[in-house]
Amino acid sequence: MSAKRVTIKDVAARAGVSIATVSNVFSGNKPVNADLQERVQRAARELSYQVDRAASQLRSGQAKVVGVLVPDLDDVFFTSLVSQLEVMAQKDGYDIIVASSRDDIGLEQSRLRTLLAWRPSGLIVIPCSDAVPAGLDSEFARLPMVFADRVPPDGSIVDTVAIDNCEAGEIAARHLLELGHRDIVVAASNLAISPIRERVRGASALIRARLGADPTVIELGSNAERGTEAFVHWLERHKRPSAVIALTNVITLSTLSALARLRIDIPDPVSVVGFDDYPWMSARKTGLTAIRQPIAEIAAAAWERLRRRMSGDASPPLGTVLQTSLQVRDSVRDLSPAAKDDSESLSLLQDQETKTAVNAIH
Amino acid sequence: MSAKRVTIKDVAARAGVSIATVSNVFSGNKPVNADLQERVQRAARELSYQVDRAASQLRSGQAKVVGVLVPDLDDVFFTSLVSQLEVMAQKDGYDIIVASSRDDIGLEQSRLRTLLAWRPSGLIVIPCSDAVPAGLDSEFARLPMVFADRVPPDGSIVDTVAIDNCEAGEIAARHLLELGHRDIVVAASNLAISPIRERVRGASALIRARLGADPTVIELGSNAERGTEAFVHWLERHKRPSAVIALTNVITLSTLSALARLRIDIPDPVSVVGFDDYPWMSARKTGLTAIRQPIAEIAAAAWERLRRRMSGDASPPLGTVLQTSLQVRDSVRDLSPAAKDDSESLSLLQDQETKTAVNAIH
DNA sequence: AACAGCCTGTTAAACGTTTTACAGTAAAAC
DNA sequence: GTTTTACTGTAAAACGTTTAACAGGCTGTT
Repeated sequence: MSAKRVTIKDVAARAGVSIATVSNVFSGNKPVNADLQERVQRAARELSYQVDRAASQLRSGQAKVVGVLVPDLDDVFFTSLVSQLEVMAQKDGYDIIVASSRDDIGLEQSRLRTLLAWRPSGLIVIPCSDAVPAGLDSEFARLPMVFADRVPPDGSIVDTVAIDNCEAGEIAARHLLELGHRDIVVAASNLAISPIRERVRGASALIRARLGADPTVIELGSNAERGTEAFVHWLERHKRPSAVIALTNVITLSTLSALARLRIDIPDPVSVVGFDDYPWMSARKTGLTAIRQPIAEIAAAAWERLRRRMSGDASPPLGTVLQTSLQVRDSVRDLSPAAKDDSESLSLLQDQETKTAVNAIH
Repeated sequence: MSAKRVTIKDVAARAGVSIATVSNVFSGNKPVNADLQERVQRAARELSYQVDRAASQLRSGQAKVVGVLVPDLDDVFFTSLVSQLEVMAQKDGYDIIVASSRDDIGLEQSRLRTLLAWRPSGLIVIPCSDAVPAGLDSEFARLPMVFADRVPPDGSIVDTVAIDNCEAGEIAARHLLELGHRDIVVAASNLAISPIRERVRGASALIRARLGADPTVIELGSNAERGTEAFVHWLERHKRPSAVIALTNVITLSTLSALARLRIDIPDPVSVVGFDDYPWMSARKTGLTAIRQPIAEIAAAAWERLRRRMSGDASPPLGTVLQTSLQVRDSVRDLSPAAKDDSESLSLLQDQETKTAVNAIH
């Protein structure tokens, strides 16, 4: 009847050992005899005992929790990351606490404070700006921590994991240039975010080198709906570009929505290179050509770094940089002289052979 | 130098009060004088004190954590839910810890155990089967808990929040029937999941009533890629239906991918009614007509129920049922005699006026 | 004037672990 | 045969809070 908690004491009593022994059986901090171990395990099972994390953590200072702070839990990119991290954390016996900063510096700081209150054994942070969140600097020394995705362009005093953003922009631009595109718009989310700036830089540098002029860069924000409005608005009062590079999965969505709203077809008259690779991108008549981020590897690298740090590695901070790749589908029109003759039939027929052939290249 | 933790004692000493007073200032459990309060706050700020959740929880038994267990962190539906819950939890001062059962009963049980080890003040569970996860039954009495989305069809002994799945299926079927469709395929994820069975039941019942025969029901699983393969395979060896009802956002993806792969256009020759409403569904030339689940309301209702329970409400369990609605876009072809004459132009032109008019009806 | 009741603050005892220091025993070394 | 050494297990002291019990100073009632 009484909802009395079953504690380590009850188990010890039932198994006829001291509580320290029970503790040792569960924490594995000290070896204990096989048969005693068995007796304790059985007693625990019979009472359906569960160690209390709060007590355990209070005494040991060790938490077996890692905090994960992301800018937006509605963005698939971040939730995919969280999903992968959850798997790996679970495998290593950690639980994760997620918090979203909703791209707000103030909120970021407050969420960070609550994460720290858990005394986690580690932190994985995707900052919402270039600035290292205040209040974290004092923790660098003691708390294992890795910054992912949005990392400062120059060296950092913590471990970082990110893709080569500059190259990503370059890859997109190169693809378009090679297919003969001249009038390219780069659609960014927010230029205050350094990886976005890098992607722009990569694309711009290549375009400037080849064409002698910078591409138009527009900023659409991090919200799909508002981005759509913004881009519709932009399209209505500017000359129609021949191609758009979308630098984010959300921006890709905004771009496509705006084009759909205005009944502008893809890839003719407007080609699109998207960002990230999600199932919806190929669930369409005109599959989307996009820059693919290796999400699983990003997550794995981040976790691996953190794991190392949590088990005492004190080597100097490491900046891991991963490569992106181009996933070619059908959203970019070939304007090059060689393809001139069948450019029209291509855009109408979506020739299957061509498609699979191009896919194979990747 | 020393990384000594600053505790409640340090704050008390600096403010010249007892530790109990400091505790009261932070927990708000007992009123304390305004000026004293101010003094304590300042001292805490100066030392950058943070209450230790482990200690606090150990003593009070209260955790200010709620565990959230979902079947799949790669499914937008669930992550949207988590996202909303995180906002509301944060507002009420709770942290959430997420765990994914990856649609595996065994894993579900083990994840549940680790959630329980936190002694959370509440649990929000989206079970991966109809069966109430074992080990949870003993907790019903003491632990506030709400089941969401996947709830047993009959009454439950815990609070539940779900949509009217049967009606959802019915709405989709009615829409297709009214537009003259006769040859309808219902694409389900997994018939072992009761809400899915309900959706099928709703659609089937109506179709049988109107047409005298049950629709074909196919099962594509919960993974987008494998579902695509399965549906391609199916389409290749069956007569092409005039419409498909996809009963899940993932199934919607599979359906569209398969159709795209086979170069079958939407809505002519095959119409599609999807499930859920996400940005990518309107980011296409042919916007997707879909059954919209009120995700925000589901999350809000679940949180509200849990909040009530956590503050002591002991009334009998409540089953909240929310309504779905039809978001009409352009993925269903009008085959009714009235629309006969312009059915062709519609499918080619995607007349903007028609589209917005229909949207307004919703 | 005395006493009950209310505020506000303090002291000290929990909460359920982990861990340090120690004790006892058996095996190994002298 | 005594002393080390190694190995297991135990007793008891933390860990940083919350909270029950209490104490003293007011106010207001008798």
